[in-house]
Amino acid sequence: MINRSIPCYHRAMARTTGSEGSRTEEAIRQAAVGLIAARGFEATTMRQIAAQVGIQPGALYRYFPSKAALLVDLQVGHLDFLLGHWQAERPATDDPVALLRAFIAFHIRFHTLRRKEVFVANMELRSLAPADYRRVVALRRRYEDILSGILGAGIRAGRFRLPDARVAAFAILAMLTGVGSWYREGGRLGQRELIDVHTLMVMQCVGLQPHPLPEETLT
Amino acid sequence: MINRSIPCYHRAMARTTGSEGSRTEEAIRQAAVGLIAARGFEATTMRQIAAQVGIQPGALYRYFPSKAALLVDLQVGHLDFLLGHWQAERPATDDPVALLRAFIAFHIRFHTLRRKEVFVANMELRSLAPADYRRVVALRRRYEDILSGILGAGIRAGRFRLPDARVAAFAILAMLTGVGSWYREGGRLGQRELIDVHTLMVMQCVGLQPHPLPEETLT
Amino acid sequence: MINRSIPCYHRAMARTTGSEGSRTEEAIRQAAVGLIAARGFEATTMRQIAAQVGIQPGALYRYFPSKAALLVDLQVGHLDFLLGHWQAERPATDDPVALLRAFIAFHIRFHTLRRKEVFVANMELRSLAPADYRRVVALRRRYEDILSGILGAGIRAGRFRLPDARVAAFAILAMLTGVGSWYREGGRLGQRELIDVHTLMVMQCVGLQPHPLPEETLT
Amino acid sequence: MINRSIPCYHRAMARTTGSEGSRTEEAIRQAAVGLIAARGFEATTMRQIAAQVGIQPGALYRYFPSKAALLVDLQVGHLDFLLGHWQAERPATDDPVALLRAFIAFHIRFHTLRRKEVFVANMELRSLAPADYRRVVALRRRYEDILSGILGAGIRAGRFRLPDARVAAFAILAMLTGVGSWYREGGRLGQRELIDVHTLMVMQCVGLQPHPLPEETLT
DNA sequence: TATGAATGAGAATTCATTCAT
DNA sequence: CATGAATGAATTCTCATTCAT
Repeated sequence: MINRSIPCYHRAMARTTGSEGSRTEEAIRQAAVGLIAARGFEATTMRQIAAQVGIQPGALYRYFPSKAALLVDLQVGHLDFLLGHWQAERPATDDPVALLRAFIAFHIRFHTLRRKEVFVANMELRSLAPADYRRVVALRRRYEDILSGILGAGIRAGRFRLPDARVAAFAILAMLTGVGSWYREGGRLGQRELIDVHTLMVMQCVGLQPHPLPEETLT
Repeated sequence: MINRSIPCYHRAMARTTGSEGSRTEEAIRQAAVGLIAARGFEATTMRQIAAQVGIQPGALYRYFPSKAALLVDLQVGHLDFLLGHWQAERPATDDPVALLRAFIAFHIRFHTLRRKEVFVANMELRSLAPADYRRVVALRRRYEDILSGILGAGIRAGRFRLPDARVAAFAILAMLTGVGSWYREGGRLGQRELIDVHTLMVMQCVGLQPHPLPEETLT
Repeated sequence: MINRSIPCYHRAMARTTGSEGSRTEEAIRQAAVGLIAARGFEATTMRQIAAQVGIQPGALYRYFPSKAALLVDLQVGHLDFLLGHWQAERPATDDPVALLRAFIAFHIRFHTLRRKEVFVANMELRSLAPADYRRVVALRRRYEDILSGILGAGIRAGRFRLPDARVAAFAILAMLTGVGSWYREGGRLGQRELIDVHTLMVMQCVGLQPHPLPEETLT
Repeated sequence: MINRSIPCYHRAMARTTGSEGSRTEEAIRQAAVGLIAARGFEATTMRQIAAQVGIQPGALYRYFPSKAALLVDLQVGHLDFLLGHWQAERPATDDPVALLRAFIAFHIRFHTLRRKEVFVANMELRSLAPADYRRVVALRRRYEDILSGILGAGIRAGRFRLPDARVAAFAILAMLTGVGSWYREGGRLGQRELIDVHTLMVMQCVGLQPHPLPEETLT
């Protein structure tokens, strides 16, 4: 069906080699993610997407075999994007504190930059057919595992004081992801401040002092 | 237009005195909240709701003038319920720590007990017409203000170490509300454990030690 | 889905007991059979059927869950009709010659009276989904078996001179059914003449003399 | 409009001399006849035909100006083929019995060999535009006239006992053509047996004894 | 109070066809 | 000679809603 397993940031490079009409494909994705984030998947019509792109509704089907496939493409694309970038950007360290700090900044950065994609990937899981649901949830799980891995390592290393790495990962992800739902570009707080504030809160949350205590005191 | 201004917990009392056919009204609400939570508002049809209740679609319009009004009823009803119960149950103290502890327990209790209502009230804001949106958001704001009030008082009292009460309120609400999205009755953790785990995490998050340090050390 | 297993000729009687709107159901069948016979199933649109009935296209779906189900209804209905009437009208004899004579008259009578139904039942098998196809073909098979049963009995009784009852049944059915494709009411030949001509041809075809010879000469 | 007036059996000769790309034209015909026979004309799409040929849908329009023209081409081509071959192969005799025997063999041979073409030419008349319909029906009529001519001659010569040559021609054509609808290559009966069985049945049908009686007895 | 029939607008999707390249 | 992108109209089907009974 859709031969995109290559996340968007690769596609960007490939676009030059692609023929003229793959610009349309990307325009469709952009239009779709904007509309779906604003109105919801069910409330968004193929007509609206086509109108935004400036083509006829039927032309969408040259690029995506169905509305459902378009949604899957957006969700998988976003998660691939997230996972790929984290792989590329994560610091080359094993220190849980440094990793957690990097993860917080990474997550907030992408969840404010790509707010619409995040919204679609988080809110429209129930619009997926079972097979697609499993596929997307598996990718989400991999992302969650990054954080719970960090937290677990920190707990075992005695750096974090948390009773359950998995629950804590959910809680922190929910907290950080929530930012995207009220953050507006040019609002009271800039991205830098957001990251700082949330880094402080998460660091406290995991039981780490801003000026880390000697480890023995935590045990 | 919508013939309900009485929140659910009042309705519960009224139901005993209520006449024969208003049992149908409550059944509609139950069916609607279940279906909308599972499939989303746009994806839920009046026919499905009617079928679940065991009546014909047309009969729904005896109780709710439109599908949109039914949604508003559910959301307003839920928020009235939350606000009303907090008013009734909040501890009669000014101590921010005690209040926060109570709020955490209250929030998680209601967000696991009434998962479907919460889901509908949180996810379907965008399905509301502008006027209804404002009405519902105003109620949500009042609930958020409870938490940010507690946090602000705690900050001013030097009990919490947080740079921004409002952002912290959003963050903590997001964290606590997230529980409802993965909690399953009879899962690994019971409601009691959930509350304990999240109380610990939130308490750490706001900069309070589990065994609170003397206040002067926090300044 | 469609609760009609009762063939049309029963339905006619039942219509009085049915509610008002079952007149619509029958009108839809009539309109559909006429249009499908004239243009083919694929070339007939639900719009056209609805227009002929005088309702909106959507209203068709109160009576038939899909266009495909409507086709199945027509085909099964027709075959039930044929089989039911043959059961009711077949002469109470074992004589193959008398039975064949009755069958010819019966078949031509119904295939000129109900030309459109026959057309639909014969030409639109390929428009059926596999399960429906099997169901309809099984009914057709039962009708074919009536004729091949008669022919087989006649062959065994030494009255018919035919090398293969099954092939002969197909051949004779094709011959008799063909009448419906060119017969026009009020044409050169009336129904009576048609029956006479085809009775003669079939009787010759099965190897029977118009004035039957003593059986021993046939052996 | 349609750039083919040369029937297939001429085309076959021309194909050797024909240029490179007209192989594509024949491939289109083959693909089309297969698909249309299987699914019906309306249910067959230009995309399916193109896919089967291995070209893009737009390329079909280099060869056939429209879907309708493609159908006409197939039907006219088939009937030209039939008529041409009968002209070429018919025995050089005036004896109605010999001619009928030859016709039966000829018809069954071509209706089993070219089953798909026959199907398309017989079933898709109603998909034709009026002008094309008349053209195709005129050709069919010429083929029918061959048989009714033979039968009429046989009746006048006292060899056949039939009340109406035209009706008999329809009946026999229907019978013989029906073979194609159930015949499967490699089935219980081979082509030879089919011809024998049907020759016997038709001969009886026209009132001729397998071992022809002296003509005077028939008058 | 509820039903059952119907409406009318709009949904996703398909398809023959065109045309610049 | 063929492609790939696009069109525009039509198709099946759905759904909130109305209303006579």
